Amino acid sequence: MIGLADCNNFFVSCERVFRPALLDRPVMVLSNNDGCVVALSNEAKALGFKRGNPYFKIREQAEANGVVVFSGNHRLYEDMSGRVMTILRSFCDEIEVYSVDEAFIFVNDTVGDFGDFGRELVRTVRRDTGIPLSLGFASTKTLAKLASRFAKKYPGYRGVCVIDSPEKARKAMALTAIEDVWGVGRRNAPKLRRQGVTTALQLADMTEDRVMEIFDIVGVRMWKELNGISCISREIVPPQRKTIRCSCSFQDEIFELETLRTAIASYATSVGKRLRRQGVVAETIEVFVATNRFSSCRPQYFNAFELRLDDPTADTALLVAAAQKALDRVFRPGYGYKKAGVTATRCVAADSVVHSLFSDSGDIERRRRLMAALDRINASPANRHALHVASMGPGLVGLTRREHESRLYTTRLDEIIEVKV
DNA sequence: TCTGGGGTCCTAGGACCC
DNA sequence: TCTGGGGTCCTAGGACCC
Repeated sequence: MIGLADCNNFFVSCERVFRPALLDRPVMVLSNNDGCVVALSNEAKALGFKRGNPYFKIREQAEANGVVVFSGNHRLYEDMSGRVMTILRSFCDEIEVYSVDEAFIFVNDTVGDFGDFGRELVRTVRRDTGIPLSLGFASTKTLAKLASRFAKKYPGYRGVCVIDSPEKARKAMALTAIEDVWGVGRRNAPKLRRQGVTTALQLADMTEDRVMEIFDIVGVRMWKELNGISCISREIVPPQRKTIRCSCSFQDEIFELETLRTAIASYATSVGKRLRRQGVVAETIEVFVATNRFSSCRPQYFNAFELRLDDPTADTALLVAAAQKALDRVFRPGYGYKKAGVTATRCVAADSVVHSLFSDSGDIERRRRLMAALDRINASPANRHALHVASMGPGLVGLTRREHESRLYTTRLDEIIEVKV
């Protein structure tokens, strides 16, 4: 049996842990730049708000309905996620962290009744972190996903739904709309509906050849999973990242190259830090800039340039310098830039790199130690940017909007929760 | 005024090799 | 006049996920 643990309305739940008065209130969390709605409480969903709504379009209606709004506080969510995962790990043989709010869990049969085991797990996570969890058990990942949806949707399950027979699987699939199947996306759902396939069960009952005709190999895999044949493997050890990107929309359009440079330096810095944390180096680095794609009256421009580094690296100074070079290749004066980003493409394990014949190995080692020192100094949340490249300037401060920011309750001592008694 | 960010996988087609 | 067969690698674009 495979379990899927899924935190309910995760970002909203994180905010509620520290603002318990919001437990039955409509709450929303916004994307970067306070742009779109990315998470909603059930109360906010009931009011008709949806994930992806541009905030400026619904702002008035949200205020009129007393919706409490937060700018995304992802450092808080990451920390809360870690706490949840720690508990899952303590209960299970192995877990596969699938996203910030989801993990596949693997337990052996000695746990006895999966329902009892699951409810104990849900209770513990709720008690120790404040986060509500939905848990689904089934024979494949796709069916476990489906089970967790039931656990979330129907309170009668008390957080845990177990699919442990073909009959239960068929019943659950008959009640699941085709677009709710993991792997059937926005594009394929209408295609299937046109073929008369409207439920997961109808998809499962097709022949393999027919699935291959409509879909492709990906569809066949999904079809097998629905029929109880497991073909999506466990990934207990997180696979090495192949690309690492940092990009961000700006509050106002940016016209000056020098302002873009500070943003690009910030992104490259953040990419470098993440490369080092994952023990990888980048062979190439890509920079893109884009105008506001929603503006129909202004001239549009998008461009990206990928630059091969002399030597694969995770060195912030080298990445920043390379990113600036790439920026020079794509920047055109006269446009108002709304978005830009830096991607480390072609990442490879740092210890497997073959350096160029002409590179100075002593210098590489010195720079590696320099970065290690920089990371140590910047490690504490209070010193995050204590040591940084000068071209970052003030970084992204002032370039992006965050009007509803909550505190870093769990990682900064001067922002911890205050209790009045 | 105001519209997110970060990933993966698969496929078709072109370049190139012998 | 006649113009092969069999491979690999890479990339861009499209689909999906959270």
